[in-house]
This record gives sequence, structure tokens and C-alpha cells, in this order.
Amino acid sequence: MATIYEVSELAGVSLATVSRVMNDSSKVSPKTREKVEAAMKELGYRPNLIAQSLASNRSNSVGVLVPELHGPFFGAMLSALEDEIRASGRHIIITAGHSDETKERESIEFLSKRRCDALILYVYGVPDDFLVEFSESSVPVVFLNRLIPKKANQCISLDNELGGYMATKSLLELGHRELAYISGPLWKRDSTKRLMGHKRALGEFGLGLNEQLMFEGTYEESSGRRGMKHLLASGVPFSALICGNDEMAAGAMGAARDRGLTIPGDFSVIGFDNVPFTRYLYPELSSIDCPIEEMGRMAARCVLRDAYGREGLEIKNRFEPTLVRRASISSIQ
Amino acid sequence: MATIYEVSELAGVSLATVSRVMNDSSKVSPKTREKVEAAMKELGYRPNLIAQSLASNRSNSVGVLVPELHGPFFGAMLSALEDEIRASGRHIIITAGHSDETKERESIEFLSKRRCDALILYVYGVPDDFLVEFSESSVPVVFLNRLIPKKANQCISLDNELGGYMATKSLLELGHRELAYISGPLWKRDSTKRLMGHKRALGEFGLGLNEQLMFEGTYEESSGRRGMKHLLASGVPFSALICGNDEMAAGAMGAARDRGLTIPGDFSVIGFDNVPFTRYLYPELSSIDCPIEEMGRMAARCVLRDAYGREGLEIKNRFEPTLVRRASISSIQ
DNA sequence: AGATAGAATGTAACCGCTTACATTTTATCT
DNA sequence: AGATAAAATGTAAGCGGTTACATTCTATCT
Repeated sequence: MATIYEVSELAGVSLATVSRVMNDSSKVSPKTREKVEAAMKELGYRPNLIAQSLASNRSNSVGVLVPELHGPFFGAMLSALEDEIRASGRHIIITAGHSDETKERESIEFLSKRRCDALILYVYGVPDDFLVEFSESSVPVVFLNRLIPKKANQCISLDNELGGYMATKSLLELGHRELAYISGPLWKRDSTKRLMGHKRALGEFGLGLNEQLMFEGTYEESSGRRGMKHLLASGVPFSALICGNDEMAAGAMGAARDRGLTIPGDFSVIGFDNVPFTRYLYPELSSIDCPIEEMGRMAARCVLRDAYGREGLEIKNRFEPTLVRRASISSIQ
Repeated sequence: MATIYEVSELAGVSLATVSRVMNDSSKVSPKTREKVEAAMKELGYRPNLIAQSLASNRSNSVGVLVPELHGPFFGAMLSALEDEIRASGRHIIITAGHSDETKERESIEFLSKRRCDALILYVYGVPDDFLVEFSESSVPVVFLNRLIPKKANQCISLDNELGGYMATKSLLELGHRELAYISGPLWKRDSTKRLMGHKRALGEFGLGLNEQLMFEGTYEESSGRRGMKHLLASGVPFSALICGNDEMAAGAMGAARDRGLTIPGDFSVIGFDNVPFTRYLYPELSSIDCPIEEMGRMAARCVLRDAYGREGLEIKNRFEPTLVRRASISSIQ
């Protein structure tokens, strides 16, 4: 690979001039620029961005830590995020933390060594105080889907409580009173918040949570299946089911169908996240939509503002879910 | 951030010794190592991997170019790939080429400037000769889901033709003779190969492709819907439908249901890729399974062998699909 | 022609770390 | 105690590019 030294020799100019041609077009005469560019072309010169990063103390990379690379949720967010960062001439370095505290800490350490210009963290395992302390360093940090009060303007989050409230209220307004609930893992705060919203809506209708109609799942399809079986085995009747995410809803629907039950004939179902496959299910699944692409985009904008000094960007920190009604819910019979 | 100079001063040793402690444990006495490690700890030293990369002429990063970051297919592959690379102490730099030649070329250029130790390319737009030439450079390249004859041992590919053959033959063996086919975009060679397998299976039963029962889609759900409508509008009867991927199959199923048709009652359906949501559909979709996680893992191993000199790795270059039978196909009535 | 100011270009020291070769220390043998 | 070899450590020159400050060139004015 040709280096800047070879380009400077061939063009008959100094290293600094070659560097200026590459980075700053204002202080180079057109004639000199032509000579340099011709030399670059002849040599097939490709700048070494590693050297550039070291010399300029800027890596032009953004570290992104997400829970998983697979699954229907994170891909869309990463895609939107990557597009925005890439459009600004930078790239992202992605790593997965698997929602595990130790792995998340390793990942953060890893990205830190990598001297990313900024970090976007979507983490569950590590506590707030660690994150607050970490974000006091000189590297800008953006927290995705997490609200840390002391760092509110570095957080891009969804009002999960409102989503749980909306899901529940929509069913209550359709006349349902016996509501079953399959939550995500309750150590994850988005699960807890969604459940809180559920309880708030129940409260508004003078109802309380029936523990027998409640099952804690893992956000995976199989736990939705297990939840359905658990709920049916309880013998307590319910006319609607709220699931903490769509994958569990799909599992629950499958388990119900295995028992000869129909949706929404026997009971209505509503999921959470509105991932693409909600449209493919039969009946099509109603769901609480999270604007995850928009949130990813917004995280990218935070980074452009904080690490790269971009001005005039409108940044929204708090997102609200919306209810997407499909065929899986109906009025109570 | 503390540097190696500060550590060396505090520990009272040379830079080289600090570097040796970090990288090579064999030529440092235990006493000296302790001193250095204590100094590192006191200073909260984190090595700058950018400087390390420049000095060692090795970035410990692998560039990965995929068509998309979103969608059910690529996430699982990326996840498996990242796990394997990460386990070896390296990381991946991911970028999306959107199956567009220009964007793919930009991405390859970008990753090249980044001085990744190796590249894993999952590309559709750029031609073989460009890829062959590019792979002659000193940077090892692995091609995912693409078979380039001159570079066979750098390719990790799936026998798409066999997948198309298997999908079709399974239906023929169930007695179906009028088969409809919704292909992916035919400029993509995996679509073309799948169609070729379809034709081969038809041929074995003395049948030919009925152009009226053929629709070229885009691999997206909406094109599956359009394809279904097109096929039904043709008025030519068919007892089974083969789709070039699962998303189109889901769309086709939805469109059929909109017309009051049932699956497999009115016709059987089989998809391709066996993505997770195939299990959530009703009826559950039969599909041709691609071991994409295994392929991603294998690409990672190719890189470990070619770029990092790992020996003794068993590497498989050619993968075969398998048929996953579910409720969406049945014998002809 | 000479003076002045701004534009353009060059020089040299880094950036944080690696590593080949040189030097010192240590352990062992006689 | 002296010699020898291996282990341990140090020195110095990069790696490819950036940039502050110095120098040269160019354009304009008198």
C-alpha cells in the first residue's frame, strides 16, 4: 500500500501538502492539488485511517453495544443508526452484550480501548451508577432505551410505562375485565415499566392485578408458549392477553391454537414492539409500536452533536409508543 | 487517559517492558511484571488499540459487508460471526451495502482504508472479476453466500440450486403437478439458482416451467402479496406454491387468506431460509433451512486461518440446505 | 523597484505503541 | 573468582499521518 511519503515524492510536495489535499481543500492551490491528486491516482493511494486516527486523536468511529445482533428488534435500529453515522463519514463498531453484566462491562472496556469517539450503549445488566461514572469521562456516551435521570439529555428512551398502559386500556375500553399478562423478565426495567403501565390502567378501571393471570417470561417465543399453558392451567378465565413483546405473543398464540382456541374468538391478544412479523401472523397481531428506527437515528444525532460538534440538530430524547390495532383484538362477547 | 510512558515511569521500567507485560508474558520476570501491573492499575491504564494497530501493522478487526442490517436473515449470521471473532479477541466492523454495486464498492473502499486484517463480503452487486482482483491483494477476503470458482476455498456458500430442487421435489412427491413459483429478484444469483433447482426437479417428473405460474418478486413481503394476486388472476390452477424466501411466502399467504383461500387446503406453500417467524405463521410454514449461523461461523474461521494463522481449524466451504416440513404442505387432494 | 500582507507550502515534532538489536543482569559451571 | 550462556531489560527508530509554527511565494500597493 502506498503511503503519504510516496505520494509527496511523486508529486514533488511536502507531506503536509498531501495531508492538506486530503483533509482541507482551502489552503492548497489548484495546480498543486492537481499534482497531488494525480500522484494519488497513479499510486492507487488509500489513506490509512488508523494512522489518521492516531495522529488526529479522533477515530471517526462510534462504538455501539446492543443486547443482541439477532432477532427482529435490533436489526432495524442498527440499520437506521448505521445509515446516519455512515452518512457523516464515520462508521460504527458493534458488539453484543447479551444483557449480561459481565459481558457488558467487557464490551464497554473493549470499546473504550478502541478509542471510539463516542459510545452508544443499549445495556441492561450494568447499574446506573456505573454508567453515570463512566459517562463523566471525556468520551460522549448516549444511552439507548434507558432513562438515567442524571443524564437525561444523553438518553434516548421509550415510555414503556405508557405502552403497557395503552395496551391494557385499549382492551379495557373494548369491555374486557379479566386480563392475563405475560411479562418479559422482570429484572429488565422495560419489562417492569410495561407491567407498571398495565397496573395503572387496571387501577383506572377499579381493577387490580390478578396474580393468577400473570406469568413472567423471558421475551422469547418459548416462554410465551409456557405462559399460555400456565394461564390455561390456572383455570381462571380471561378474555384478553397482553404480552410484553411480540415473540412471546406469537408463542402464546401458537399454544392457544394447539388447544383448539381461537383468537380473538376465545380471547384477544396484544403484543409489544410491533416487529415486522406481527403482520404475518394469523390473525394479524395488534401491538404497541416502538419507533426503534427513529430512536436509533436520534442516538446517532446525539453522537454527531456531542462528539463531532454538529449544530442545529433537533434531538428528541423521549419517545412514545403507539397502538397498532390489527385483527387479534376485538370487543368482549 | 494514561499512556505507556506514564506506566513505565511509575513502574520504573522501560516502554518495551511495559509493552512486553501487555503482550508477551514470557520475557518478563515475575517481580517486574507485578510492578508494571500495579502501575497500570493505579493509573487505570487502558491501552490505545489504535496506536497498537499502527505500530504492529495489525488492526485486529475484521470488516464485514452485508446486504442489510435489518431483516430476519442477517442478524443470526452476524451474531454467530461476531461471537467467533470476538472470542478470538478481535472485533468486526460492519457496514451495509444494500445490494447496490456502487454502495458495495464504497463499502469495500471504506473497509480497505480502515486497514481491516480481513474482509468478509456478502455482496450481490459487484461482479466476480472485481472480487477476484480485489482478493489478490494482501488482505485475506472471504466471500459469503457466493461461489467464485477461482476462489473456491475463500467462499462459504449454500447450494441454492439444491434448495430449489428439494422444495419442488417434496411437493412433486406429495402428488402436486401444477406448481406456482414466486422467485426473488432474478439478477441475484441465489434467486436464479433456486429457480434452476425448481426446473431441474420439474424436469425429473417430465414437467416444464409454466411461465403463467411464475412471478418475479423482490424478496420482500409486499412482492409476495403481489405475486399471489398475479397468480390468482392468471386463472391457471395450481395446487402448490414455492416462494424464493419466507417473507414473500408470508405475503402470499396473507393475500390468499384475503381471498378466502386456505393453506394447505386450497394449496400448499413452502418458503426458503427458515427464518424464525416461519414457526409463528398459521399454518406453520414449511421452509428450506439455510444454516446461516454455521456459515457465519465458518467465515469467521476462514478469517482466523487466513489472517491470523490459526491452524487445525476444520473449515467447510459448501453448505447444503435441509427441508423443514411443517403444516403448510400436504398431499394433493 | 521595494514594501507589505495574505496565501501557500515546508519543517519538525508528535500521536501511543511495537520491536530489532544492544546492553545488562542472572544463573550456572569450572 | 572468572567465564559463559541465557534471561531480562533498555534504546532508538519506526508505523502513517497531523498540525503548529516557520518560511517562502504571490499579489497588491506606493
